Amino acid sequence: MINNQPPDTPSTDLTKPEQPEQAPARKTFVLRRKADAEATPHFRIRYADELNATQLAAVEQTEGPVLVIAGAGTGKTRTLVYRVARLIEMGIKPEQILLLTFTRKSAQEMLRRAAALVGSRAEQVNGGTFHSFANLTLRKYAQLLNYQSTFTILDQGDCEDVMNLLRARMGFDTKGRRFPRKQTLASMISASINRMTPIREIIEEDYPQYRRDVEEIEKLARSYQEYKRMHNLMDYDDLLVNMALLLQKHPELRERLGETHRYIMVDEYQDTNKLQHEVVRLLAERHQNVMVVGDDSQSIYSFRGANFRNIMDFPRGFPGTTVITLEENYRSVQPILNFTNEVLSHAIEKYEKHLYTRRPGGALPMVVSTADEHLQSEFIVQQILELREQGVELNEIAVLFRSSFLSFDLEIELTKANIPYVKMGGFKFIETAHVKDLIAHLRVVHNPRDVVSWNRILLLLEGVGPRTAQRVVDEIADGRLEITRQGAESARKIGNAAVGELFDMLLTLLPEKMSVPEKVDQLIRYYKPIMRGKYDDYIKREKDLEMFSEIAGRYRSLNSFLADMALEPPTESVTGIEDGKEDEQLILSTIHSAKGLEWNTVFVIWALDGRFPSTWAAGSLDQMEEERRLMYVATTRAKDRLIITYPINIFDRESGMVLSKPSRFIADIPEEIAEKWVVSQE
DNA sequence: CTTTCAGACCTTTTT
DNA sequence: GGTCTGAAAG
Repeated sequence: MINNQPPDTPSTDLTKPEQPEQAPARKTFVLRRKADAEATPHFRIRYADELNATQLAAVEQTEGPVLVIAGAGTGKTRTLVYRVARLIEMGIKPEQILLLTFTRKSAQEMLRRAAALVGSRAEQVNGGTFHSFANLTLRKYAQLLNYQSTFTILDQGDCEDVMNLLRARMGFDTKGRRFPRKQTLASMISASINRMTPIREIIEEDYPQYRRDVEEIEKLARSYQEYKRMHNLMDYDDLLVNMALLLQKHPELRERLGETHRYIMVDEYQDTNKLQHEVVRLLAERHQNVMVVGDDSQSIYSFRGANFRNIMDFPRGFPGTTVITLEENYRSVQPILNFTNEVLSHAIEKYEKHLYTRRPGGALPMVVSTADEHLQSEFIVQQILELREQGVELNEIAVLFRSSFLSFDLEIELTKANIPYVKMGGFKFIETAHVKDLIAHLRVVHNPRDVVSWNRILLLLEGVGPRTAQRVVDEIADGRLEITRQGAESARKIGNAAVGELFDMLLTLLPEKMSVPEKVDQLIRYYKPIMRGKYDDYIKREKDLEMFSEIAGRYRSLNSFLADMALEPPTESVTGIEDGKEDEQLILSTIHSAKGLEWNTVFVIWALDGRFPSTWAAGSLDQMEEERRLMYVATTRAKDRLIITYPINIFDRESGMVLSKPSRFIADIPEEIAEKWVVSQE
């Protein structure tokens, strides 16, 4: 039902280097020294035939630190897949291989492909994101850090809730003074952790307007840390911090984990941060068997503390690193590569790469300006219909955009034209208020000390406001109130009848032997009336509850369900999810969510200066450069056809100006690199 | 104490 | 266009 597998059809004819015509092999035997024959394992996969020279080098270098700089479409995934296969063929136990990727889906996909090569053993490989790896490890060793293994993972919204609570509690919200809002506080603290930089410096650099409040913010950051520790909570950053801490403080464990994960591979290394680097460093301390793969030109997550310099500094952290550069592109036709090279050529700072392809022919990319936004949508719809008539499948077409909201108008037009689509990125199912409500209930059952969730579910009740909620939460935090019969009674006294009912309901969810789907259905029965009272559009939301119940049905333990919902939630946005049953769907995606994927035809819409790059990047050179890399990522997704569109005469509220210029990244592209078209109302 | 309502504010990308 | 905040009514 959640069908968002990237249309990854490895076109074998293209990915395989062309082999010169050879006479059929005559040799029927090989002569080898006995010692060599015994030392060299027998490989069934003919690596040299399946990979090009540089890919092969990366695959065969199985020991020691390796850095692979892989330009877009150069077969980075293929290289990782074959390396996993190679290690397994060498007799390495699959459990000893650790494959860290940017999403769990891409790890699964790689392991699936490795399994196609060497059999199902490959499925035993440990694969996932840094966060999910940290989560699993920390659940095991939580006690070493004075955590309980039932700790709850706070997502960004939860962190902001805590921030709000603490800010009020510490009296920083008094009027007349502008103290940073909760999101700002959360992102300042997170930036400080991820960049391993004191909060003072973060404020100095990125939030100079709050320079006067440094002391208070520091104080708040400290109580935030205490609060989480006291209530058995970890946010996304804590997963990484604590993972690093675990390895630093416990040499014997570090040794053991290093032994368990003898071969480490990290994908998308340009989007890792210092903390993640530290985790890798510690894990690989003894054996140094670590290969990282990435492309500095595709670093697009600096807002999360990622720094593309991380990848370039790798050899310094791992002396003796072998550096391998993949330059042959197997994805795009030459005209598209010319275009993307042109986009990148104006980058201020980059490491030279010379992408080339042997794919012949291909049409010039098109740059199309339309009179307004609506015409842009109509143009896209018409193009898609035409492509479909030409036999291009819908899931081979993607429409990419800088920000999620930029696709709203197009979505309306697509629906009118009856074109099915899924949207990736932007506001997600899991982030909708009603889904968060359900999760909060389950979290409380799983971790009764999770006061953030307690607070949330108490506030849903009629007649309960911040005050009452706080009182109940305090009792719970002090251990005086528990989910029991008597608990329900005292809860009823502190609050009102509704609070008592909440406790009664939670009580029925406690038994271990009750299955996850049973729990969820019970909960939904309880929650439905609450939702009706709270949201006018409850009918729309009820569908999501069914969806939620269906997803929960796939899990056996509450623990893994909650962890997945926090770390790897369904990636589609709210819109596409309900009727996502068609097998052929157009892909709409933010550029960030399109990372690592490829399509036959790619549209990049809203390539309008002021939207992409957006006005708020204008102030900083670094940010502007990141926007440029985003354009590079977007355009390198295309295999055969690339169409870039922008509407003109758009009024921008923020600047009060009319935007009418194409994105600066494509404005000056010469005619021989891209055809330019204008669409206007007839 | 809770709920409601009006005005201010700001608008990205995600584990 | 939606969220967030503060102040006044219930």
